[in-house]
Amino acid sequence: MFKLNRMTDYAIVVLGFLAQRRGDILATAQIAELTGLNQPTVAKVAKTLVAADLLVTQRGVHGGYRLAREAAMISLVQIVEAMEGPIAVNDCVEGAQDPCMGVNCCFRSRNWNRVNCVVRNALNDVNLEDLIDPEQLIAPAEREQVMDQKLSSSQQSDMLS
Amino acid sequence: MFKLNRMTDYAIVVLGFLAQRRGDILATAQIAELTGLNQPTVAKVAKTLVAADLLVTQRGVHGGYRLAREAAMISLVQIVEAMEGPIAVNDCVEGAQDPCMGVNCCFRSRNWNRVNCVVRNALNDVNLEDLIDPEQLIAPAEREQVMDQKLSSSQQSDMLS
DNA sequence: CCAATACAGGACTAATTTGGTCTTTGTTTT
DNA sequence: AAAACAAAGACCAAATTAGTCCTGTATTGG
Repeated sequence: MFKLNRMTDYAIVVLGFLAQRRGDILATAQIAELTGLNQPTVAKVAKTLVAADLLVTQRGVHGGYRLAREAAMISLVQIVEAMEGPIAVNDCVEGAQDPCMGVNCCFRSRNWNRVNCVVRNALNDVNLEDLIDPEQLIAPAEREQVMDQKLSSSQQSDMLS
Repeated sequence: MFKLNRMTDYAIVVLGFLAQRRGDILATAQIAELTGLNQPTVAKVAKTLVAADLLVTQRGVHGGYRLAREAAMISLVQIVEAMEGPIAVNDCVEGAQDPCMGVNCCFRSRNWNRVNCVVRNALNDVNLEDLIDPEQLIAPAEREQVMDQKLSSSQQSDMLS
C-alpha cells in the first residue's frame, strides 16, 4: 500500500539518470539503452514529465530530453504528482474532484486533510538530488565502463526494487 | 495517487459505524443495511479486520461483530495496514519483501525510509475516533430516523467520497 | 438433540487499473 | 526537399482489485 506505481519508479530512474548528466540532451533510445528500460517506456514517461515541466524536449535530429532545472529544484512531490495526479488519500479532502457530500457517506473530518498535508510535505522535503547515490556521480571518463556493467547486470523491470 | 483502495474505505465505514454503537454486536446483514454496503462486502471486510484484531466476532445465532477496543485506541495506520499490508512507498525501504540490491537498479538512499516513516507517523496520529463526525454520535432514539435518511440517500459505492 | 442463524475460509469471476506497444503527425537538420 | 527523429495519442494486453459464492463450523434456542 501507498506504493508508487511502476511508471513513477521509471520516472525517477529516468530523471535520476538525466540528473547525473546534467545539460546533456539525450534521446529516448540512449536513455533506454543506458538505464536498461526499453525505449517506448522511456518515451511514454518522458512525455508525461515534459507535460509536468520537469523535462524539456528538443525535437528533430539530435533531439531528446534534459532536465528542466537542476536536480535540487525538483522535489519528489512534483515527480509523484506528475505521474500519478494530485495526492489525496481519499476523495474527502480538499482539491479532490468529487467533494464529499451527504451526512451519511463520509466521515468528513478535517483529519483527512491533515493526513494528506503531512504526506505531501514529506514528499516535498526530498528532492531528486537526495535520491541520487553520490557514488553514481561519476566522471565522463569512467562513465562508459560503468555503463557496461549496468547493462549486463540490469533487468528490465523492478528498477527500484 | 496515494489513494486508499475501496476495501479500506469500506473498512473505515464499517469500523466507524461500529464505533458509534460501541458494545453492540451487529451481524453483517445489519451493518450492511444500515451503512448501505452490501452484505458480502461487509463480511469480507469484517473477516480481514478480525484477523488484524480490530474486530472481535461472536458466532451463532445473534452473533456478529464489535470493535476489539475503543475507537480512540484504533489508529488509522492499523486500519490501513490491516487492509493493504505494510506501508512502503517502494521496495527499497526496510521491511519490504524484496530488498533492493545491485548498484544500478536502485537509488538506495536513506530518504525513502524517511518518506515512509513520515507517512506512517501521519497515519498513526489519527485514530478512529478522530474520523467520526461528532454530530453522528446520536442518541438511540434519533438513530432509526437518521438511518432511514441514510438508506434513501446512500449509494453502494463511493462511500467516502 | 435438532434446526436455524451467523461467521470462517477459500475459490472463482468480473471489473478496473496499469503497463506496454504502435501509428500518425510534426519538427529539425542537412 | 528529404531524411531522421521525437511528440502525441490511440489502442491492446496484463495484472491487480473488487465482488460473489459455496462449503464448513460454531452457537443459540426450541
